[in-house]
Amino acid sequence: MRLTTKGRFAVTAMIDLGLRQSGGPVTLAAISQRQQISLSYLEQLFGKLRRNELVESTRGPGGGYTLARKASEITVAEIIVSVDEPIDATQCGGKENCLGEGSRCMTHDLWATLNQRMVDFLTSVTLQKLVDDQLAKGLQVEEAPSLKRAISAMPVSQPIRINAPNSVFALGNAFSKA
Amino acid sequence: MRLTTKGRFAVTAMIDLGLRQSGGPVTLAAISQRQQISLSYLEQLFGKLRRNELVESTRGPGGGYTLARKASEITVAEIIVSVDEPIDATQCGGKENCLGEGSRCMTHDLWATLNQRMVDFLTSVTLQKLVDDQLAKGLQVEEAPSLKRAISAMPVSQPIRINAPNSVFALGNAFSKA
DNA sequence: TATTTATCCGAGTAAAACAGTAGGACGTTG
DNA sequence: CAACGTCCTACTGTTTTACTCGGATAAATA
Repeated sequence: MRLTTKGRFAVTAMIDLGLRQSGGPVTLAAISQRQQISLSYLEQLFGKLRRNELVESTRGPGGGYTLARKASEITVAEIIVSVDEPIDATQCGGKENCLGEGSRCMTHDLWATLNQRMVDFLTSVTLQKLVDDQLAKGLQVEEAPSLKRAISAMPVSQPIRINAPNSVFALGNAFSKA
Repeated sequence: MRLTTKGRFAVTAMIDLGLRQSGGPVTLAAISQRQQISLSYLEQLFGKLRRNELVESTRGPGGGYTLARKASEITVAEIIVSVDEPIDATQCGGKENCLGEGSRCMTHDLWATLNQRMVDFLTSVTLQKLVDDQLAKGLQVEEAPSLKRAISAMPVSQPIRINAPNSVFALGNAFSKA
């Protein structure tokens, strides 16, 4: 589980998608404008999200992306894992740092446990919750211009469960000094 | 809160120090040999640990480092924060990504909460616990050659609280794909 | 069928961070 | 003063990050 701005952008874009897909497929160009993320970069991210079956794509005019599942069944952990490459076996997988000597790898369990805690937390947060948080904050979702294709993509509207924001932090980002 | 091998090395070195400081100051050269971390790199790390008042140094022959406090009063979080630079204000501190518009920074609370969870966890783990884990694993601490200076540094021996290892993970490292 | 819209896909790239080195100054002990 | 060991700054190679670029493919519309 790695944490980079790539993962943050992916989550942000998925929230945007979750907020607006009721109007049919959402184009990356639109997300790019709203979230200030470059189109090319979004294409890269959504390629991974699609291969990991978190979103589905529709090509051609009126096309775009939709969620492959209900937002309540997509977790933040899945999104992050999708866009961040594995790079496995680099250091502790059995090579140099962590082999059986007993002397090495005194911190293995520590990092493994921390990693699991992070995964558990991010698994406990669904995309639906993040979408609800935005709606609760009073975010306005302007209607997209109606397209014929949007009609066939019309979902059964889901009940909106309003949650209070997770917590309120003044400032500071998730990755800088605590 | 950033997680790099720098932080891992620092924790590993601190465990080594915690295991052996009863024999007086421990030299970085010795830690370097045992833990396979380059001396220069350790010097860099311990400079930061000292400035953050986690260790104390004694110069000259027979010198080295000792913990500035009891191991039970040093947390892993402190160690990691000490060696990882702040890089604050880069993305969410108020500049481009997170400003008040409402539209941006939809993920702010998410990352802030995750960060807090990580800090909470790493704060809950003391250096003493990691040292105890190693002793419980049957690690042998060979006696250092006795030096006169070691006598004055002789600590009151603390009761050893044996804990079970945190958990057992087969493999994988804390930062790769979950 | 031509055009427009949009997703797909791989290669390439500038900048930053990471991990570690090099070289020496300083203070302590014997 | 010589050996030891910390202290300190600067430098460097490699990897990762965060993108861009150029074009291919597919669908809808005219």
